[in-house]
Amino acid sequence: MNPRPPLELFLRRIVARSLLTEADQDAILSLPGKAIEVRANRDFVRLGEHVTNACLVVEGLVGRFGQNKDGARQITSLHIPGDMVDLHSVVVPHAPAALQAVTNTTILQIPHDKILDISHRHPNVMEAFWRDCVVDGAISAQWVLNVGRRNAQARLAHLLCEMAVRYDKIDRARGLTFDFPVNQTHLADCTGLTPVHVNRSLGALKRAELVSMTQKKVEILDWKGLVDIAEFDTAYLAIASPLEAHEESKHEARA
Amino acid sequence: MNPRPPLELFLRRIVARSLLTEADQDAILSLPGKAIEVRANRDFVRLGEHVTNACLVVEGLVGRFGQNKDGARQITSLHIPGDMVDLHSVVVPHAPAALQAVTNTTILQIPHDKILDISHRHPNVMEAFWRDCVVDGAISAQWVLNVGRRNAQARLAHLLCEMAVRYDKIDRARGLTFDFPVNQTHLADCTGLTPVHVNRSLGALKRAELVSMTQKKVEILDWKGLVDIAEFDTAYLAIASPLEAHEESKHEARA
DNA sequence: CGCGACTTTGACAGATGTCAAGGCTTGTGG
DNA sequence: CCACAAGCCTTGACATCTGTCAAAGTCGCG
Repeated sequence: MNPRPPLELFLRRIVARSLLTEADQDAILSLPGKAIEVRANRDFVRLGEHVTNACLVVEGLVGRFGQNKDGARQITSLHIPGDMVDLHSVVVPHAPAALQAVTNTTILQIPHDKILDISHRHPNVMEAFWRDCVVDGAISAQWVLNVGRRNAQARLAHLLCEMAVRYDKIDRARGLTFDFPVNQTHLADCTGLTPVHVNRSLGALKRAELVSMTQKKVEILDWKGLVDIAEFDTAYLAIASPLEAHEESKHEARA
Repeated sequence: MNPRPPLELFLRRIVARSLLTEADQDAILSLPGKAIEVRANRDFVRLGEHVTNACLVVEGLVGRFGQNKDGARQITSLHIPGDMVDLHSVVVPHAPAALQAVTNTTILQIPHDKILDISHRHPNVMEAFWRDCVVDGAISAQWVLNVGRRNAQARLAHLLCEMAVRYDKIDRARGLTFDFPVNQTHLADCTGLTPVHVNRSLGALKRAELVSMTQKKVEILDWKGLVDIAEFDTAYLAIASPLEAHEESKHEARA
């Protein structure tokens, strides 16, 4: 329950994209937070709710869920440890979608007013938060393209590529293998497909030996091949991060 | 070519969501800008480009375009007068998508460094810009849901509802009629459909007397009916805007 | 008047969805 | 250690929505 380590994870994510002074960084690390546990498939923020905390994912996986009248769900974004799921709520405290834990997860709740406070005291920090929200938006835009104009296999491949890069960023050691605690229904909700069709399309990717996915663990067998099918281009994620060049070459080398 | 009026349009948009002092507002109005004309179907920012200006739409319509390897296009967002199309580029100067004029449009180019400058001098302004980017992201998230989990008619209806509210916001007088200078191919690119299918689905909406759409002019004949098909909820757009309540009731009243 | 861009329509094809059943894991309790 | 239940994955047969291709109709403009 010590809030320090989770905030460091968050800080690492932030400084990967923004230049901050010692003082700026200390301000972020000094943010108070209350850790809570959320069980799988439980909403912890509801649609339309007025929120007063931002939620940092410490452990687990969180999705933003939209919904149809017929009950069809669409996951609008996925958040891994170190992500502030709804940093945007600091400036727009009205939840435009429900937040649900995909697997059992630990969340650190950080009061908006504290975040606003350090933001106004440290303009660099505010800029960094702004930037973080922008990257989030860029990911959403990519998802629109993914869901709108790619076939089932490409959609899945793209999602896997994105998550591979994002997980890799928070845990360099894992490389092209990562824990991804979702079931095929979640994949369907991310890609705008049905679970049955996800099953078949994922099966095709497996048969092509591009990826293996057994019980919540993804292993990318052929990075180049998967990127090719997905038409994946890291740029939208990697923005302003010098790491990405390395990533790319590392992946290439391995593939 | 006088940059004052366009910036006022932008300012109006900003203050609709954020509280700014006189000084803050003056800072925004004092932003320098260079107006350029862009012909229909012309890119003015290319994918991957490093940009140094942000682009304010003065007149016309702009889309963010993503693309497939087969050349299928997906419009990721649409921007009307008063929108700063790529305010996000101020903090992430790498263009994640091409920007293209949908119709002949005039753009005001504003240097990033000037925007950053006033942002750091006026934290309220930075917060307002941050907020604006967040709303943009919320729209993208809605589009993911739209394209991922709605059928053709609902997708179109949703797009029309969204644009109606957004146009209404910049020009109260027009109400449920607005100029929307797109062709059916653009609608297809927004909704992830084909032009042919847009034609048929739009035809169905027309036959149901929900909307009429002749040569670049949209008239919503049955707001309530359209909202119903679209499953449209203004909240994600209207955020923090007290106007919205009025809007809603006004539309209801008219429908 | 005639060209070009856009819209509309038809016939047919293909991708994805639906429904339903069976098999596999995993975890739990006896 | 076995048996069972619950959730998840896999598969098949068939339905439906949306896409494709192609042609004709409409509209605005030079």
